[in-house]
Amino acid sequence: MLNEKTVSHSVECGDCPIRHRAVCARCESDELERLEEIKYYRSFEAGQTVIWSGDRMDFVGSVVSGIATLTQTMEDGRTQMVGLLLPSDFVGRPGRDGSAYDVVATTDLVMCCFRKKPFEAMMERTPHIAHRLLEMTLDELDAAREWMLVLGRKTAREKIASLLTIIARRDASLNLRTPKGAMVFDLPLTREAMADYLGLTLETVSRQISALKRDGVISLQGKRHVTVPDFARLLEEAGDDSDGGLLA
Amino acid sequence: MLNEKTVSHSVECGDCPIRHRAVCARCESDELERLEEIKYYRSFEAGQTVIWSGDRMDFVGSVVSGIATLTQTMEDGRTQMVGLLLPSDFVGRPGRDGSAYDVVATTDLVMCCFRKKPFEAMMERTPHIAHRLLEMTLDELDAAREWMLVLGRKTAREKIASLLTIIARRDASLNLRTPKGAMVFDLPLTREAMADYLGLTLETVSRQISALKRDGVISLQGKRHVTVPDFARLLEEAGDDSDGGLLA
DNA sequence: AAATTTCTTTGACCCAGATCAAGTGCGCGA
DNA sequence: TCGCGCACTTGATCTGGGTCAAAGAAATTT
Repeated sequence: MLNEKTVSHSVECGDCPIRHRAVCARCESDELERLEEIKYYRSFEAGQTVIWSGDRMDFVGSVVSGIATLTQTMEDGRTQMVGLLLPSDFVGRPGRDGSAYDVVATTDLVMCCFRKKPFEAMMERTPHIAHRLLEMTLDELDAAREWMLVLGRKTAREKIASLLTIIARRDASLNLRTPKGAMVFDLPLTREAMADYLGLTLETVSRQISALKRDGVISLQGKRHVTVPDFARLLEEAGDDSDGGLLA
Repeated sequence: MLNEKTVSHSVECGDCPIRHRAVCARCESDELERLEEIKYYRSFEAGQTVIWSGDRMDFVGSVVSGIATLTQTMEDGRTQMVGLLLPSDFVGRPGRDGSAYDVVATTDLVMCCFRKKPFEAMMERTPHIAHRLLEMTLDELDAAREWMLVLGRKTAREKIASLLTIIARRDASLNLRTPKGAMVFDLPLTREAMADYLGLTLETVSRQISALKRDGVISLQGKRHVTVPDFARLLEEAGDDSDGGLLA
């Protein structure tokens, strides 16, 4: 595989940027030590495919930095993104050999990996890991269902606004800020990737972004750097109810 | 709540029709005994709402018989179904107080319920339950992602064919048959519910069903009873690749 | 059995978003 | 510095599925 690197210099779990959000979030220091023994890092460059759908997948892991996408493709080439993997998100499924989706790095990407067998064994012995993985999977399921509403019932404009709110929110939570008032962030996706996420064509994505810009909902510096002057306004455009949150 | 019944006569877990597929599938007989102590049954009539989105939910449970739907609704009334709950499917989320979705019985429904607190406590002590729940949640996540492709990229005709495929498959697996050749089953959903599942209008659903009938892909006895003379043909119409299955 | 309601079908027309087709502008290697 | 390629924008036109409207068919009530 072109340009992939297995980084050998060990990074301490204690210093890990995703320590408190990833699958290891609940682990005690002794559990962390055992994880540390079986973990290894892999890096991918923007555009590289991490795994192809159907391929054998002998590891699982967490996104440490960068962004990856999960996509499904039909024989005639129609593609739908089914997951957007941001730092701390988990990749792979314990108990299954192959990947059900294409996993692609859309930016430079660093993953913290575990060979599947040892990880599965560790999971058996470590309820903290199994429990955290269940929690994360339930969260992903909620996110997928939220996305089903977007795909099935929202207009193109609402879809774009919805995607922007998600990226803004996740960006804010990564930087420990609350999403409100003015926000600034980078779009980690091309227009085409956005289209694949939203079930649109890239032309429609481009037109709707231009429209949101024209209407003052967002402004752009370059093609990718977005300023949202009023986050509540963006939420309205997304068609979400004002609070937008599930109860704890 | 109108007409809901809490059935008191105890049904033995050993005789339960969903014994080998539900959240309790992996339990040993001693674990089953302890579950038996905290379980209770609830029945709902077709059309009844089990819980409203946002409502406090103090139980979790499994569908024993009948069918329920999970739906999300926007303020202006647009609704999207995000889950179709068939026998053995799990309802509710450990670790969350409220329901994120409306849960509605679309046929007469029997559920096997556990109060949330005791169930959560039991989960801590019983890895078999936690493990099975993780497995089921991962399956649901895969199903949700499959559905995202349907919603985002398939045509109306493909959407209908996809839904028929799913119902046929789950019906077959419930009756321990292999989905192939000729199949006969009942549609457990109204045209409107199908539309809500597929992100279509009920008129479009009706027209596409008529078209599939006209083209000999299916035939109908009454409005709800479907015969599929050639399952492979239906799969083709759904746009799925022929095998349609994920690797184990 | 007639009346009411609920579910479904079908027709006529319209529009949001797809498709087809030029361009624009920026970054990068030669 | 030029020119090539890629990501993006914008315009013109087309169309699948939505909307609006009417009416049949089943089930339920009176």
